[in-house]
Amino acid sequence: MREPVTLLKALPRYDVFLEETKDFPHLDASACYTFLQLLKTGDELLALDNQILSTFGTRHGRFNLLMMLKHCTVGTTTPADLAEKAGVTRATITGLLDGLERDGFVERCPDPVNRRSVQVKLTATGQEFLEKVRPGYCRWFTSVVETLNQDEQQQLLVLLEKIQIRLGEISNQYRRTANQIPAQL
Amino acid sequence: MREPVTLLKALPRYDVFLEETKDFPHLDASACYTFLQLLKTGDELLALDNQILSTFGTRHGRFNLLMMLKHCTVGTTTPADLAEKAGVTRATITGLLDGLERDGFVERCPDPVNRRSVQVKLTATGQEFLEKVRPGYCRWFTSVVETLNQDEQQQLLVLLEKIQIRLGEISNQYRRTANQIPAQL
DNA sequence: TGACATTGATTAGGTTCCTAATAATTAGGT
DNA sequence: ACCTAATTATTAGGAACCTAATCAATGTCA
Repeated sequence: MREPVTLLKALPRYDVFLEETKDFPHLDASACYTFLQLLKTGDELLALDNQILSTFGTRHGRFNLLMMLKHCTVGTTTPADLAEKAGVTRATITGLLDGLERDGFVERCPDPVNRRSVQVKLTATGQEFLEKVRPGYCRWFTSVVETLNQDEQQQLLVLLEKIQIRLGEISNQYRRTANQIPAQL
Repeated sequence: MREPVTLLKALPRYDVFLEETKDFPHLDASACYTFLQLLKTGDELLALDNQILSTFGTRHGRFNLLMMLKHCTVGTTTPADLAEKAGVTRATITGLLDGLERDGFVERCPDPVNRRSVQVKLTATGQEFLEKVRPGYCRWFTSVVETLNQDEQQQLLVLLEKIQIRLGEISNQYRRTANQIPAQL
């Protein structure tokens, strides 16, 4: 038997926010706690993912870019397109490409039609690198999820979907108010 | 009615990993998908949190540090202690403190007993800043969670707890193998 | 007491992200 | 054809993280 949710022990970085509920009686402390656990889990997952990748001599950003170059067949592989797919700015892609090109994992080829544009290509070295890292990476992320059974995974997906929808709403509403302080402050 | 989990549409940054399952038949594609959704949700939550905080002229790291200074009564407020609580390195705390001190939100006081040590204190300006930002921040994070009802929140907490336990195990096992390539590669 | 390790904070340098500004090229409208 | 708009990639500079190296102060112990 798993003990009920008493993981309250130590999330010092996050639980300071719980104090806030004292000054806002209409705020639900348990709702705050849920938010913090979500933030914490995401944070730790991302951190550990990065740590695992460091063992292989790469990091989240670079690895992701290589994977995208290998698998994403939809669209072109210009920096602009990669930025769009990866959800980061073009400037970020430029920086990542600089590093990857220096290491010989990708190359930038001029586009003969549009002289502003650049086509990014995975080199043989880059391919080999991916081959080498892939099994270990797959095992890492499998080992995280296999702690949940099929039903639990399904439950989690449904809940995450709801949260993502809400995040999308908030993000849009925030984008609409541009750089003003949001109305709810 | 919510549509069943068909949010498969666009997570291009993440779904490239699904391709990997083709080369590893023993890998469960649905498990991969769950992992990716978790990674994605965490990523987006963190990103949006940072964006909201930017509206208030601060960021995750600095805001967290201020909140810790205000609420964490356990232990001292030396940079080392703050680093421990926040789960970042001391060097990171040094950098954050530099910024916060420059803005007049904190001050570094020499410890009369241990001359190596420094006590960090929230200034009146820092307090006022927190007072100003707090309501808006509370509303933001409430609005995320209130998309789930009580039962769903409880479900989510249980699932997140399981994942956190697994992450802890992996992290420990990884720490034990130090800087070697993990056995499972 | 003196050598040595430990501890606290910082510095130096690197990475991955950001925004804003810049430079080159292309496209559109008159 | 020409001026302006938009688009592509990059640069510059900043933030929040990291590791490794440094420096000062403190503990330890033979």
